Amino acid sequence: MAKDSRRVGGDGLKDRRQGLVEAAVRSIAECGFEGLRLRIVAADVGIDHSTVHHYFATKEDLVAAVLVYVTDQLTTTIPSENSPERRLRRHLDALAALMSERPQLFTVTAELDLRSRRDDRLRAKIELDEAGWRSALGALLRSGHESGAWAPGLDPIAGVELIIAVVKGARLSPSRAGVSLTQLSRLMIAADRFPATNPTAKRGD
Amino acid sequence: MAKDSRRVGGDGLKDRRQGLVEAAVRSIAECGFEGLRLRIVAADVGIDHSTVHHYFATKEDLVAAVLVYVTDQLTTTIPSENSPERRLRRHLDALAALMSERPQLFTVTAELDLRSRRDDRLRAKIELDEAGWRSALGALLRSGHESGAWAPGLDPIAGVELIIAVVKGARLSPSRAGVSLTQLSRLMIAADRFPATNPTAKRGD
Amino acid sequence: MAKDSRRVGGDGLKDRRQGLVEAAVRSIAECGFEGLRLRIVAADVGIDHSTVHHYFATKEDLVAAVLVYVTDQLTTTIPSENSPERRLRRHLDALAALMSERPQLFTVTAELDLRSRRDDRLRAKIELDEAGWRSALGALLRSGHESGAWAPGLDPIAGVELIIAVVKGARLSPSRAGVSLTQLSRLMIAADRFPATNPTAKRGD
Amino acid sequence: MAKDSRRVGGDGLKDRRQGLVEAAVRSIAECGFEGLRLRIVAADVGIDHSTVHHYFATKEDLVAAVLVYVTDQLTTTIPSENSPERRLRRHLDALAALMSERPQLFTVTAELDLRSRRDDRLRAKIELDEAGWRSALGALLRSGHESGAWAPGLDPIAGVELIIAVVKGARLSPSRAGVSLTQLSRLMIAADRFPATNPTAKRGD
DNA sequence: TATGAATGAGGCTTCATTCAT
DNA sequence: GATGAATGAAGCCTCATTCAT
Repeated sequence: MAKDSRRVGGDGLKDRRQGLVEAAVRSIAECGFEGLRLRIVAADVGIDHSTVHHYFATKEDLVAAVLVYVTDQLTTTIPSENSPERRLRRHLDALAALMSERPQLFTVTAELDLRSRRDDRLRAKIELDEAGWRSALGALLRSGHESGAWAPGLDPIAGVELIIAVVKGARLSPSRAGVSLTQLSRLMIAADRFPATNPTAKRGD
Repeated sequence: MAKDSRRVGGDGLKDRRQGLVEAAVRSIAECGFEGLRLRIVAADVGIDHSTVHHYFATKEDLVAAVLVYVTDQLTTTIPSENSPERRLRRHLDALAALMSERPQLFTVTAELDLRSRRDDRLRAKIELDEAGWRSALGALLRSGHESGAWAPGLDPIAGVELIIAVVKGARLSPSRAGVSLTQLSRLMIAADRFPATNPTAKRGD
Repeated sequence: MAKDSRRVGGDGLKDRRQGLVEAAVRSIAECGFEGLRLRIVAADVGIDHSTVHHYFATKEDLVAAVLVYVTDQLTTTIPSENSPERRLRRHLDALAALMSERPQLFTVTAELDLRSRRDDRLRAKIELDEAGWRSALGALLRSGHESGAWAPGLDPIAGVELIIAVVKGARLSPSRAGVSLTQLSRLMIAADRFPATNPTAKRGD
Repeated sequence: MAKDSRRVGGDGLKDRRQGLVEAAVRSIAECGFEGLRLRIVAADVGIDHSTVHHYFATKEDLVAAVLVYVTDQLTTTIPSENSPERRLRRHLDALAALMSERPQLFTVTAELDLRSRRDDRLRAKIELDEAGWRSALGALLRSGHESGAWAPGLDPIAGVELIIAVVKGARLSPSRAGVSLTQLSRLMIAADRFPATNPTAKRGD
């Protein structure tokens, strides 16, 4: 639950930096940007709060590192093999799994999204990341469109926005995220392409 | 654009209170809770910052009033007449319209959602509101379920969560909210119940 | 020694502001800009250090007010009546008197001079003030030049710079300032225009 | 412009120490004591800031070394040959030349002068140096006094203070220092001892 | 000698809040 | 109700200094 990730081999040199970023993620997840305090982050990794400035000149720099970290952790490559409907389900399932495993990452993303409204640089970076996701989703939906993988009424362009909206909305309540995302893939995929098992099951094949 | 409607009785005493709440809404929409400052709110309505405390004993009280205000403005009763599919579309269309007309209200809601994670009282209130919405949506989806209004695969319970997720996600980018919500209703409503021509659809195949 | 100046009638409203400026002058005189601390200035007038910001938004603003105050206190109009040589002596005598009465003012001026090298705005203001002084001195020296008031070899333009240099140098050691300035006027004024009394006396007429 | 001369023995070990002192001089000249930072000084010579403490245990020690350096560089022996008036002119000309060649040295001196008001040890050292200068000037003026080298009205004792004041004042604006110092020697030296044509005089009447 | 990590004191500033008028 | 003055806690950041390597 804490320190939720990779110990680098040998307690390496810049572990401290990593540790600070991870502590900041925890802190943001728990208290929001509103409650992000360098002192607390520092205490979390066990150093004096002024030492934080040894690694990050400014608080904003730490936040920038948090963005990079979170983005890095969340970048899920959409699988390229298989049929479009399968790839979509895999993608959404993977996201749902991540949400339940590491909900803090998504909370922080939501905070960043909101903060990006007032921070131009942040917005630029986030939009860049989102553009990548958007185009990947676009390609997927278009390919499925050609092969008749989708439910009638699914528009490839609008579908992208729908997926993004669901993910962004679902991340706020991880406990229900799986349900929403599963339901979404159900509705997007053509009935005859969808495995005919238990309607509420998460993984049907 | 500002001071949106809702005159209380006769330009009365409580207008100032209202004004403060609305100014706070603007401020939160623009700067987040992170940047909410009583001084700025006070300046926005043209009074001294210490006078704010005559209306709201504490900053948190102002925030509470903001929640009430926003909730009040956003409470859209799901139309009760007509067929389920029509009612769903009406509801989502109404939300989309509101999002483009008064995006600040939704931004503030998103901020409140995030903040409610750290504020128990806030969470309680928000969950109460959401419970009402959830049950209304549940009733709607169940009724449509019985009458075969929905697309195959739509689960009434999961569908509620999906709708909520989409709305919560869509409110972050008002310019795309319409697209997402329209796409959602398309996918939820059974193909044969959906009007053949849809003036708001971007791409009809 | 402290509070060296005019009590405004009735302990007026913005006495506090004045008091802060005067405390800052004392502090700068004693500790230099290097040692100027808002906390100390605040303590000197008996208020909390954060209250200083009620009067001066920023430390720099306080320094700006100090400049204005010092400049105001130091602006000595060169007497316009009498002969040029008498006016010069009066001016230098007045400066010498001020230096011994209120040495802090001059110390602060010296600090400001030095600081103006790194602060463009400060330099601009100081140069403006100095330009006024310089031109007044120029007019005085030119008029004496025509009437043969000065010692041979005195150049009106260079003489201005010499006077300024002496004043700036003398202010650093108030105890010797009188001697330097008297000697200066002696050397500048033609021998036959200078009263034939005791050569080291400060005031010979 | 930087690294002004004075190689210690064979590029030796102490070069680093020298370099630090010179960097400190530059830094003080540019930013004042107010802005003197060990980190910047260290960066200027290309070493880590904590390494500075291997050469100077404390910041104050570095400042002390700066004083020694500056004093050393500025100690100009008053020429002992020639007539008093010539020696005076040589001395003042040499100072003027130094001011235009290495203005930083004089800026630092001015800073030190101001700082010496709050630092007893510093003041003691500076007063010692000044005492040497003062007595040398005193001897010079007395000798000229006997030989009738000076303008009427020049008092040997007061003259010393005048010279010191001019030098201290002139060093603040190197571009005008030459003018002031030349004018000073003109006024101090008896008219019949002053060369009829003076190549450096701006205006010869 | 040189470094990088760490510290702790202290500085300026912000801000909600209180109080007297 | 309204104001301005005042407070005190807290935040970010700076910097000289120390220490282990």
